[in-house]
Amino acid sequence: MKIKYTLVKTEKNTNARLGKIKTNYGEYETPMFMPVGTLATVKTLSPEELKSVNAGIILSNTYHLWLRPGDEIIKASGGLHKFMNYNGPILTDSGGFQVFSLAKPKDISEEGVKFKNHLNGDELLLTPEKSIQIQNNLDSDIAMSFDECIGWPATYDYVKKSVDRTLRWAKRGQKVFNNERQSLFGIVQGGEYEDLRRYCAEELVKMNFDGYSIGGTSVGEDKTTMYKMVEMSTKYLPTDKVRYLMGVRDPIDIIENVIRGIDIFDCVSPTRLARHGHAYTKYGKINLKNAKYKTDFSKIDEDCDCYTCKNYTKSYVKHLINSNESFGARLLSIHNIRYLIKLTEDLRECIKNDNILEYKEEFIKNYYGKKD
RNA sequence: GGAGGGAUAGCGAAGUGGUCAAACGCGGCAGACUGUAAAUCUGUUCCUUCGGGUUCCAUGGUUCAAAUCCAUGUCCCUCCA
Repeated sequence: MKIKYTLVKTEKNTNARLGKIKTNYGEYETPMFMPVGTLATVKTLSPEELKSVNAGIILSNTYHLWLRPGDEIIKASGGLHKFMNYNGPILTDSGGFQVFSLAKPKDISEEGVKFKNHLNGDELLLTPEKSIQIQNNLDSDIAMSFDECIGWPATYDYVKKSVDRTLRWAKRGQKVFNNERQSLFGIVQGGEYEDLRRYCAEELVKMNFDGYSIGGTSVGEDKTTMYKMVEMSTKYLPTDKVRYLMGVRDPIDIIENVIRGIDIFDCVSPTRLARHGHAYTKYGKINLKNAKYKTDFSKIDEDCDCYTCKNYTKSYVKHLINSNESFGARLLSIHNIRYLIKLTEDLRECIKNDNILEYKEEFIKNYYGKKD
């Protein structure tokens, strides 16, 4: 079935939305945070551990799974859920972010995007049709339209051209889309230009996607610009469809964008930062590699209810990270993902209680206040 | 007892007359990370008041110049008896 979003409540003082999404794998509340599992695994975590941090939807990637092991193999195995043993909803990104991270401008044409296979050097062409076909094969619950994620800053003329192309790509993808169990999202681009964001959003809405996401953020722009991009986009999106802001990392940005009406977030940061020894805490991001934690036998975050914080000290996790023991990356990934998921759980409570602005103020005081 | 080989920064290891405060790796210290080509990448790692000062087992020597050549000593390794 297609996902079904229900708006439960809008917070009194802001545009923050409490909602519900019904999926093939159960019903989930929004706002929510999706852990990223590009290669059909949320790095270092088992599906059981994902459940233990209360993960709902997780994200995987078209481009990577296309190259290896190949979408046909995943299809043959019974689909992505079965393949990776994840009994929860999965969203697949379209490869659009790889247009930003891997391709050069000259590789982008009306037809699609030329990539060099980073595994064997082969030349590849990813088209909107191909991206959708791969995602249909993967059998994720939510597929994303193939878009061009533009960097920042970009000139008006370029963004205009790109938005038009992204819209044509969205149409082409929708045309070949063929999976009853799967939903398809459109992606609002348009850089920092309000008329282009509006134009893109309105055109996508006309196409009636199952949900909408906001892309082209988190590409190096400052926070003020990002928030504006979000405002310029959500304004023109329907209230009865889910809104997903792609690739946003900072806890404060999750709060600010929930306030602006975003329902779903994803980011690689909790797992990548974990592998690099960093942890989110109530009092800011900390780097456990720092010498000062050598004899710190306190929890990573006093307020956290995760497995790691319940059982281990900073000193021990630091030791594991310093020793390059994979258990350290796992413990920190559990913590960081739980931290962001817990944040969205808190925000849901705030929407119920109409006190999200007070929560934000308190959060900033702690997170950016004096440390240690 | 005899014959060789070796000793270089916290560790491993290059360097064998000037371009050497000494490559490179590890370790240490810090930084970055945004729809993951990332368990990765970057900076730094003798002392310094930033002028400079003191280094390559020790001592003495050769030379305008020594980690590098010579002598002696100390310690380590291998082989022979």
